[in-house]
Amino acid sequence: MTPSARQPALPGPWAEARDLLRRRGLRWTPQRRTLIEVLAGADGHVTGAELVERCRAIDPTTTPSTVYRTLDVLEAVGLIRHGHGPDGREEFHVLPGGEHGHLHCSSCGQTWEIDAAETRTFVAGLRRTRGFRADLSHVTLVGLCATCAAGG
Amino acid sequence: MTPSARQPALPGPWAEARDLLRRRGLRWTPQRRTLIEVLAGADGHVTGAELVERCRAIDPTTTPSTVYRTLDVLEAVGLIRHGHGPDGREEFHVLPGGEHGHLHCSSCGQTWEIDAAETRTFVAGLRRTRGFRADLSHVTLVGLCATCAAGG
DNA sequence: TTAAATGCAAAGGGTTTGCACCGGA
DNA sequence: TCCGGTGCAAACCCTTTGCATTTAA
Repeated sequence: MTPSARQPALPGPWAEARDLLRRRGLRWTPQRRTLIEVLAGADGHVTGAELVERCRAIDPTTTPSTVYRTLDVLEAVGLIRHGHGPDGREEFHVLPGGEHGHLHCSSCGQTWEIDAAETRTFVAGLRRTRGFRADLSHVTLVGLCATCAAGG
Repeated sequence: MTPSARQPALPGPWAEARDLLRRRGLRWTPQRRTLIEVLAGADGHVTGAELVERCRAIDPTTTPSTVYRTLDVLEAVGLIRHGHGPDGREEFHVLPGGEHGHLHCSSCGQTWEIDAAETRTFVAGLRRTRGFRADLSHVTLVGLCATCAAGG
């Protein structure tokens, strides 16, 4: 029997992570498994530092360098993607799960998701007038939410 | 005669910087003058580190702490504003000069400006549907430019 | 006179790197 | 066996902070 018997089920698209890596000649290690477990449990966007911390909660021996290097690998194979939060910090989010962008209120600090439908017209316009293919999921749009704008 | 005789003309809106600061009980110093000179000559968006470097070109004794502290002050009084570049780094841009956003091609690294007219419909839509007042000038939109998308 | 601003030097924080060792396939 | 991965520790880079000193008003 293969070692798969030792692998508790990984949720969703992550089940394939292991095989995807191997197919590319890359390796499946305990450290990578930990990170993928954390990523699978992350709801949206997480910074590298947060991921390091969460990995440590599972495996206290986790080191930052391994996490950051693995994030690079996972992004290279297309499993995750990075963008930038309202403060410009790097954030990672899981694919596919639907391309979506973020709105961040600079007053109250809350964040909302916006889906592709809401940005489609704008993105299509940029493409038509400039040929530019914008990826709105890469950045977090900043502004004022309804409550704060109302003077909350 | 006032010391204004020693002040070579500052271009554009910067001519008022000195008085604006003084009106708020803040001071007009040689260091601030240098930074404002640099900002006035900056075409668009510059990082703090770049500003430090450019100030040093004018005055080699420039220290980072003074530059960063002055940037905070200038932003507080509304003379400049900061946003985030494609790599998430803080960038400063001069006001007013027209609100505008940026497009950055992740392939070739070039950056273009987009003016308010191009984002108006999108921004208005977010406001209508969510009450969210987006400030598209705060972030740099990332994607692929026409040339790179064409396989350049 | 006096509070604002500066300069220095050191800390800070997240991320990256070099290198020897380890271990998955 | 062999190359990819890991861990450690130090380096990095930009930015921030504390504190004594200077200086604009």
